[in-house]
Amino acid sequence: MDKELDIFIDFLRERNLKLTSQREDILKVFLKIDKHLSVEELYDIVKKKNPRIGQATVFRTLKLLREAGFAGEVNLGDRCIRYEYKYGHKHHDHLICIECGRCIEVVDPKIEELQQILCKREGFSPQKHKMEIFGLCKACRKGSRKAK
Amino acid sequence: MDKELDIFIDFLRERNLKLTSQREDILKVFLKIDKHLSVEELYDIVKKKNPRIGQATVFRTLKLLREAGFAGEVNLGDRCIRYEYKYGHKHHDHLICIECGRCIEVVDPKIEELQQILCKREGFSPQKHKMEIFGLCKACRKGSRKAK
DNA sequence: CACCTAATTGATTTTGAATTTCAATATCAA
DNA sequence: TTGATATTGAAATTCAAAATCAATTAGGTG
Repeated sequence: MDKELDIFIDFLRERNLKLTSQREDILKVFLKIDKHLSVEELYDIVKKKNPRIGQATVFRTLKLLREAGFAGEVNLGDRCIRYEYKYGHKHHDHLICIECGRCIEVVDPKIEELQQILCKREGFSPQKHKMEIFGLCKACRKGSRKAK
Repeated sequence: MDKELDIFIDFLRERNLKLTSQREDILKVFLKIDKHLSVEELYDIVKKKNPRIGQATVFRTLKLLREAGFAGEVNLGDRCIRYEYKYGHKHHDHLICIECGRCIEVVDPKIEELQQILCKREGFSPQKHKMEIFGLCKACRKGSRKAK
């Protein structure tokens, strides 16, 4: 979407950064894919669109996208940092299947509210939070029952 | 404590693993320290007690302690895996100060309950979860106010 | 106790993601 | 167009995590 691109351009200008074709390409791919991607996975996809882009640029641009509020870090239990598209998406938490890796996005307003209260009680000023529940998804529960 | 050691010995025997002085030393230090330690930090401490122990052994033993239910992984936002002592400790979540790194352990039974309900709604069978709230602790809030 | 086998150790190496370096290149305001 | 400055990408570096392997050790068995 051009709206996102405009926002990104504004963000860059505010910081005296430049819009390059690489940054534009990476942003577009990142927006379109809308999955939890590692730097390398995103790099592999971006490469198809523009083979001259280097890994370092993807890495650095992803960092920019994070700072611009487009990308958020996710930890899916594998040993690498993953990024998800954030802008325009509401905050959500993750249910992660330890069997098949599937990731269900959820929100519970009551939990969010209780978190605020919890923080207030501790004199803590929250900025962001992560909640990840690991377990078996519906499909894998059935699968493992069969295995027994 | 000897109770923990006994449990560890049982765990080892069940798996046809052997109790070694290294494993015993590492367990004891880990139990005593009771902080969120990285492999390397634990190694540095263990080395003082027994300088002949190698990093690899600490790494491997920590993995065992995790499997035995003594240690749990924690992610404090720095880029390494930390372990905390779990056995006999109740489950808890973390408020992590992004300014001073302090880590407050908290539990909210209502949140825990809502998590269960949330999972049930999704047909998800939870095994463990992590909730981490990042922000400013009481002390750092005051500090940053002064800074302005 | 001595033997024997399988597990363990630790120095070292390897891996792999995250990050930095730096000379060449591109952007964009004037 | 120009020039100061930001950016790029190949390559190098960093660093924790994990694997390798010959030497050592635990602990069951006779």
